[in-house]
Amino acid sequence: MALSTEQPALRRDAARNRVKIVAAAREAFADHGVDVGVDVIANQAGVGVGTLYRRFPTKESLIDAIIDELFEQVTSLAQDSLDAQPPEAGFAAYLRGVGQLQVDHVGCLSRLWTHTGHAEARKELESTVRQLLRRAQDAGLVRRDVVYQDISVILWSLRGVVETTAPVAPNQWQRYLDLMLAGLRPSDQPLSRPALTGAQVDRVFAIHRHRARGARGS
Amino acid sequence: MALSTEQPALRRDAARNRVKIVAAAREAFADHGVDVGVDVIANQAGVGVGTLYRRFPTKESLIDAIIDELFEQVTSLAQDSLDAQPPEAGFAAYLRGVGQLQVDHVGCLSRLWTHTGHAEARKELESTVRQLLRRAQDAGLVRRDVVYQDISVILWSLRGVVETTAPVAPNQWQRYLDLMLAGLRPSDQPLSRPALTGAQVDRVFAIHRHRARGARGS
Amino acid sequence: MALSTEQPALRRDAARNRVKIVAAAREAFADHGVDVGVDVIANQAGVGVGTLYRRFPTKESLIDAIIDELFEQVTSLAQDSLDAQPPEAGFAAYLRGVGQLQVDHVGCLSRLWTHTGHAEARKELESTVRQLLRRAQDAGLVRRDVVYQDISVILWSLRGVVETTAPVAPNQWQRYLDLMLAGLRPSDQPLSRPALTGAQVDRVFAIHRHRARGARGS
Amino acid sequence: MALSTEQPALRRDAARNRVKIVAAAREAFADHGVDVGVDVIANQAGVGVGTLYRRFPTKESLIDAIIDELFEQVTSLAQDSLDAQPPEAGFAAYLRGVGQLQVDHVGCLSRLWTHTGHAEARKELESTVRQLLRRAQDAGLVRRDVVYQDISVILWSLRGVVETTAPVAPNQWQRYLDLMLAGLRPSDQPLSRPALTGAQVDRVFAIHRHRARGARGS
DNA sequence: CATGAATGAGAATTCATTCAT
DNA sequence: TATGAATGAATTCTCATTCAT
Repeated sequence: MALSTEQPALRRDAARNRVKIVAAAREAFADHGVDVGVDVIANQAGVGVGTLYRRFPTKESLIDAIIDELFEQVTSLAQDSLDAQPPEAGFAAYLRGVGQLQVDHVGCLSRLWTHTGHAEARKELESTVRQLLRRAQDAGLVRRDVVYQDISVILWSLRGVVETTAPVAPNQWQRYLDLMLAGLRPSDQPLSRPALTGAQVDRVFAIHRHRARGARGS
Repeated sequence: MALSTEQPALRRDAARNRVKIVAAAREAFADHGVDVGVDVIANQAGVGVGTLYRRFPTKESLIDAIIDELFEQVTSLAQDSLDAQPPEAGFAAYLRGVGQLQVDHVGCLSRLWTHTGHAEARKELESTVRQLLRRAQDAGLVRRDVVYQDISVILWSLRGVVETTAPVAPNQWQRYLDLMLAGLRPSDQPLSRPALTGAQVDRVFAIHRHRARGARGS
Repeated sequence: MALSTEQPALRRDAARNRVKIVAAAREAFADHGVDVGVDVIANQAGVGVGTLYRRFPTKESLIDAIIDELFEQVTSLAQDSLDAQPPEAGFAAYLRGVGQLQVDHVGCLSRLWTHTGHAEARKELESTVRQLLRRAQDAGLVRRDVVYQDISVILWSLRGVVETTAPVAPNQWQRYLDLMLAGLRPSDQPLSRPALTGAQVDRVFAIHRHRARGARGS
Repeated sequence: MALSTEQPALRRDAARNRVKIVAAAREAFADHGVDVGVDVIANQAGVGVGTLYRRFPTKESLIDAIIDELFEQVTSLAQDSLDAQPPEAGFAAYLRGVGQLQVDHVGCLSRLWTHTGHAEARKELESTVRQLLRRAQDAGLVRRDVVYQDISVILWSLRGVVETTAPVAPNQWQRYLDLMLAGLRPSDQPLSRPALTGAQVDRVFAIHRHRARGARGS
């Protein structure tokens, strides 16, 4: 299920290197932001830049790998949340889980929304999360006019909190999420705007992906 | 009180250029992120890079100028919100106003939290916002255990939404803010974590400021 | 005789500006080297750069003007030295005078040897200095195998001393010149190398002039 | 003892490049002055600018490296001159050696006096040269009132000659030095000025070092 | 295959010179 | 005419990527 299994048959040490590099990159991104030099990452991983580039043809692809990993973790998390007891707790568990995953990936979260690939995996995730959401709505924990796209928006807001506070207060996002979950409770005050459409979310991804690829002014 | 009056006595055309440059920078940052080349900004403004550098000795100082301006707008907004009718509406008005200001400054919002300067102006803003918050709490619109620092966190979350959705759906943040405001309503569910302290907020600023200044990996 | 008389008929204040600029440039060069920005010079002169450029079409031409002036002073000095009493003292007087002039022009001395113009004025100077030299030789103060070109070399060496020591010890060149004059006294130790030829001196001028004009690597 | 051994362990080709770069820089400086672009130097060395910057983190450090090398050569030269036969010849041998070294480094000689580092190496050189001077004085070749600082001044004058004449007549400095050595012979004519003090020499270094580091007019 | 040296396009910044006010 | 704002080519330096060892 992980990327590594998609590679033909990576030699043992090569695989070890791959893991070391991804871990080093995550750390380096967290410490210095996505703009760290690849040499810093390679250093941290204890390999030469050449080795890094053998495993990842571009810096971008390394970031993608991290995001892939993160995406898989999010997917697993969603699946696992389906098993939560009581069932309606799955929704909050999912959001909290994503919060923690974001903390573990500060520095490259911006690229999460960059990730248009994995069309079907994404569909799968969506359907899982929709289930979580529905259960929470059925249990009266979440208002009915909240839709799947709103969850994306909430995760983006969560990112804003995590990226800003993580280095100083790595748990602050939890207090924030408490407030947000409270805000999702049923209410008779209607929301002033319609939700994003799925197509709009796709365009968000597309735009950010495009910008991530060195789109300098033209 | 605005920046423009702090400059000795800019010639008419020079002043016009200054404005053009700031506007172009804001636009360019929104379109391509803070990493756009200064040449792009200068182009957009219809001036040569030299002109840009005559007005702003470094790219950083240009960003600072934009942030200064934004900070002043936020401050004015807070003041104006004090006059809202009914008084308890000022709090939401302030948050909504900041949302709009963030939309107008996408691309360089990260630097807003970078802005440790203006110590006293910041104190003033804080005291104004504390008033807005208290009124909302007194009117029963906001739970009592919410403190000033939480407002900062909320604005950071808002940034997450704005930076992600603005190019596609420039109003989506309003729906998000509806939810957040609902979440601030009084509730008997206690919050799981204490709020940030003022000192922690200061450290957030310090860290991000440090990172903004070319702190590359070392 | 001075450059100013070559200009058609400079208005009074314009002429005053010209003088101020040249003086400011000399000072600025002394304080910061030839690489000072023209804006610094203009500032020092109390005029705008535009005015400077109205008077001198290029920075180079401003330097040339200073050198012109210096050259004239050297020429006058040589003439005056012919009247020294006793006549054989004229030679040393000339060298000492040039030393002082160099002190007054530190920072742009390199351009003195850049100055191929004034062919006939230069001839005249040469003939004057040859007279001074001959008198000194006739008086037994200077060895016979020293020629006019050697005087140029000595003035170049003097420049080395002046440019290095002037800011700290503006008279140190005098001690140096004492030694040099002693070295010129008649001796039976022949010199190991022939003197420069006049043509070689011309080539020295040519090369340095060429280099002064922005001859960057190619 | 040479710089090369101070580097950890340069790969063969890297070391070759380092040498090529230093040589190219020396040549480029000689041909065009210290203001040549680094691209010209890199070109001349047959490497990319990146390579140059990998070896020397700033252009200044490249110049420093050349000066370091030169300084060591001067030091060795002084040591070797102690072994000259007859012993009193060492002094002249030293001066002549420095003349040749200056010719090999035209273009960046100005930075030699910029070099305040190597405090102890400098002390050592001073003591060696003092010995050479004393021997020459004891042998009646140099007047007694000449002190160590005068040697510095003489080398600065030599620089004036070398920088001016080298491209046209690379040996002319020898004739000049003949005259200077003659001037150093014992004489009953006292010198009109006292010698520089050691402190003054230090200030000369300090000033020129300061100016070399981009001290533009202010 | 791993390494880290080499590469060079691209970034910010400067400054002699031109031009609008 | 004097001013200083505008200009942009040139300069130093960086860093993702390639390649020799």
